[in-house]
Amino acid sequence: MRADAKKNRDHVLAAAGTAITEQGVDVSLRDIARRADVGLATLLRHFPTREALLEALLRTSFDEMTARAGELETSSSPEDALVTWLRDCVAWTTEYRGVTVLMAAAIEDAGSALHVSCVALRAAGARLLARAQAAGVARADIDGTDVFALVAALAWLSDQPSLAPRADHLFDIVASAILTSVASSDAPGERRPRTRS
Amino acid sequence: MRADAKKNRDHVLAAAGTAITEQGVDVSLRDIARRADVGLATLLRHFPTREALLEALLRTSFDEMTARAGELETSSSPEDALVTWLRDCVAWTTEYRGVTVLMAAAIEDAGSALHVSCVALRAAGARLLARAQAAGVARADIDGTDVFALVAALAWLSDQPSLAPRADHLFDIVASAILTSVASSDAPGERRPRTRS
DNA sequence: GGATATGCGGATCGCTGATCCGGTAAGCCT
DNA sequence: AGGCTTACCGGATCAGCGATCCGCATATCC
Repeated sequence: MRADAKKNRDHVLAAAGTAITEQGVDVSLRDIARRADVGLATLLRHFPTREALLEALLRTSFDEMTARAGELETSSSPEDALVTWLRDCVAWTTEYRGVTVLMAAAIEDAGSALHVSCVALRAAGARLLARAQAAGVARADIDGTDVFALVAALAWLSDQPSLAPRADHLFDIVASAILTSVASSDAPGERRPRTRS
Repeated sequence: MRADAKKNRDHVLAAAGTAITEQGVDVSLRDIARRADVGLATLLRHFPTREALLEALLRTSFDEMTARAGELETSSSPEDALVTWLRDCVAWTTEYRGVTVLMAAAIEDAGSALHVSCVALRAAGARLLARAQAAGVARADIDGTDVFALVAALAWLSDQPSLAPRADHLFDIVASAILTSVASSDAPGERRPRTRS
């Protein structure tokens, strides 16, 4: 890649980062190009679609979330690992308002630039879930895609300004549904594992 | 209102109904106007915003959902009434792909045309929830807005093509989190009500 | 039947993402 | 060092969006 091309590419990525943080993923590509002191055509040549731009911007974060799942798998109890990771996932998406719907679309559109990252994320969650299920602390009738969907739904809630204040509370509620033992420390009631169906 | 004005208004509403059913709430207003054999300006005079058009189109359905909550309040057990109504709400939104995000935005934007309908819906849900809580079958640490948010999140899931097949299953999971007794008939295990915090 | 006011819709604006192509200069090779 | 090729740049343009303006047609009333 030519030196000036790389410079422009980096400028665009930096501008996209700040613009998306400020205005969400639906920000005008022209705005990003203007911030980067670059023509719109240049932006679109480097990143042919909005998703391609987001993918380049978020790949690092995606990989970090996947790696974090690996850490938690060895450093925490099956239950804490799962809940902590899910909470981190939801919290992470709030950095990029509106990214949830793109992820939901990318999870099974193999042509999307975000596809592989989303699949990797789902797989990481599925491993943590399987570990919790094997330990008997997560209900057995759900799989990685279910967890992905629930996280996506909670992340979507956090994206809605009117519902965001409830997001943490609602996370606890959904988490208590995933787990067969009590999740929050303020509800100490004993409960035996569910033997569903 | 002049006779031709009313005729056009009705044509627009009919065209909007079919167009939105086919393509979701984000369908182009020009398309709707074309289907109705009407100029775009005419559509926008009758319904100054997309929300105003949706409000006119959905008010009947909204009122039906609110009325149905009243029926269920007297005809079913507190638990069945709440769960059935929530399920109906989620199912209803699938008729209008994408309406969920508009509702979430309208719930606290008093200027939105959908505002009063959404508030009424939330109030209807809150009554059913309060009744279930009084009967000890719904956890006490949630309110009508929480339920509204959870329904919105589940409805959003149903809107995502990749996640929609899981929607029913995920509804059961979330419902089991709201209720303190077992919701689905296929999990007959006895369980005492939660005495949370 | 004529006057008036109401509703209509083509034309236009600013915005979006996408594409084209003439101009520029980076990088290689001698 | 200097010239050449080729990759890259970005202004101009296009189709589509919602919104607005205003001359024209006509429903309604007297």
